[in-house]
Amino acid sequence: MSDGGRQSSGEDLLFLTDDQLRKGIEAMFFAYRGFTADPDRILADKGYGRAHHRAIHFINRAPGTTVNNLLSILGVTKQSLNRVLRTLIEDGLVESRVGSRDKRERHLFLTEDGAALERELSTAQRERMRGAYRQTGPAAVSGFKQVLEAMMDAEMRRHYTRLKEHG
Amino acid sequence: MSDGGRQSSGEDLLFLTDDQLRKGIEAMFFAYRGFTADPDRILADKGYGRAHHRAIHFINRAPGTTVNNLLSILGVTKQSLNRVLRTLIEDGLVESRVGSRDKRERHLFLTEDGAALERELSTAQRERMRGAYRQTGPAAVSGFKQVLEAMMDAEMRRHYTRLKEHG
DNA sequence: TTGGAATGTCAACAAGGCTGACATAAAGTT
DNA sequence: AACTTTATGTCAGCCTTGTTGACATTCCAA
Repeated sequence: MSDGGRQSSGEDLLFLTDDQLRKGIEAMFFAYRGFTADPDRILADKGYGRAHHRAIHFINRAPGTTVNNLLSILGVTKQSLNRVLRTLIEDGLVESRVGSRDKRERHLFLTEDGAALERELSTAQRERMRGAYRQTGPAAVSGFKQVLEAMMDAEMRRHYTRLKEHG
Repeated sequence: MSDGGRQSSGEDLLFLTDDQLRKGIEAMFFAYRGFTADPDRILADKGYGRAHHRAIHFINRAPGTTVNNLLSILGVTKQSLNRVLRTLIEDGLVESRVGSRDKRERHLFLTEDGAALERELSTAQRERMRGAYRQTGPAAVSGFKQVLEAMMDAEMRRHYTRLKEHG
């Protein structure tokens, strides 16, 4: 079994002990709670949930994206996404336009109101992230992203790198 | 707004741009999916969910923990936890012992079967984590943990560091 | 003895996953 | 032209896991 190009001889492999891995697992669990806490509070006030946040986030990131693409990014069923999307469209936060080339497709856009909520949510989430980044510095942040990317499933990594580069 | 109040005071603060923060946010989102994917598959086969996994994990980490302590770690209501705990006790994975000092308290332990499931789940999750750690190396892992810890809410960080040191 | 803490339980409800079935329109294929 | 596939929407129903509120029990502590 290859070791990912790293030399195990003499190198310090203590970071791979079960105990170290366990700490990383618990760190992910507790940190994810913090990660979602601020948007969750904002959403709860408005009668939305995390599912709405996710839809809004990715529609903002890729305006005009199709329902199918969103489905593949979010990894849920169309019924589940549709329920969320329907409320967002009814509430005037998202606009669904029939495709011009392929009229079966719906292209999704945030309205002004939708964009405003997106900014509110992403600002809150970003501020926590900014605090963590500032406390730990660029080297830690680089490691943070590397490990997260390595943890992803292949398909999610595809979506991630696509969005990352599209930036 | 688009640039988050960055000061260009000679130091390289490019890692604090909104764009970099956004990448971190998306990395957390996609990575968390990978993080839970393997245990989720195992649990689905057995008719359990993530809530059962969380309970099992922390009972294993701190055998004899009380319901109240678990409540505070998991951040859910007692009714919600109780439902999960009840099925685990009925299925013989968890044992609940009335406290000897304070008989109001229940102390929670994994049975042999519970410990076996815990091992199955944590092995799967650890192997993914090990893969990510190996690919990225000790420096990246150190940064990963630092940033995650900085992202936590104060109370969650308390639980995290307590568990971390307890070894 | 009384108040409060720890726990359990019952009921009801909501969000947001899921499956399955079915409808429609548009596009692609034969 | 007929048929199949694709993209989407929708209805119905189920599950897990979260919530709140009300109430009972046990038992420590002042």
